[in-house]
Amino acid sequence: MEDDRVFKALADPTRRMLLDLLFQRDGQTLKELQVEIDMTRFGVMKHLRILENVGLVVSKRSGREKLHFLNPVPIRAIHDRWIDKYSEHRLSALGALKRELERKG
Amino acid sequence: MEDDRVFKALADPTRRMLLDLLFQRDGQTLKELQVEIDMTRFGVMKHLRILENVGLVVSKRSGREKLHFLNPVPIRAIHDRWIDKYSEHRLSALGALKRELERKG
DNA sequence: TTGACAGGTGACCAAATAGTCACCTATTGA
DNA sequence: TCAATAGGTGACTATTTGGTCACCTGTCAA
Repeated sequence: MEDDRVFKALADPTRRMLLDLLFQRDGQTLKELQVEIDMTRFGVMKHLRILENVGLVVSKRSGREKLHFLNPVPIRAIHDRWIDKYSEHRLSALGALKRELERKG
Repeated sequence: MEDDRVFKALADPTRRMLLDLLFQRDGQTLKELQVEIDMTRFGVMKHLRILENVGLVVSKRSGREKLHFLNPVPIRAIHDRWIDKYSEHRLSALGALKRELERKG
């Protein structure tokens, strides 16, 4: 299977944190991301490359820096695999309710 | 993190196949699921238990049988983590990434 | 122009994981 | 009743995977 690698990529907590960081602010460099994570540069780089190989992150070189961007397309594909149009309606309402309750504390 | 186990559960191809089988037809027993998968009963059982522990599958005993059902809520949670309302709109069309990259230039 | 900086590779080790087996309990129905 | 059936547990092994290090290339600015 091809999407196997996407799920494997998402299985690691460090890689999910990288996606979270890029979700907060797109276009960060390896260095910027690394200082947020308690790990050597090499570890972070390995994780970033995995995310890039599977298409969850896309990058663009700029001089000696490399900017990273989150690509949500594979995430949406996971959603569509197990949630049909009918369930989606229910579930998005459920999510909205949950967020509402959290907002109200 | 708590959702760590959900992503770990989704990382295995056999477990995703189990979810696919339940997505096709809910309420299957271990035996029914096992004949679809080239693996011993024990392996399938282990995978099913993992899926159940993380909430991706819920089950109901019926005599000596145990019926399994797919629960899409954790899948939706993954979606909501990295896709905001605006992106969701865009993503319904394919090729969103291409446009995104062109926009970022 | 040269030293500091950002990024990159291959090898290595420790930890986590998938799959199997021997052995077990509970339910069904001829 | 009792044999077949459905499901369950703990231990074991081979493989995969995460993280680090020594070492390397390309870019920028004083």
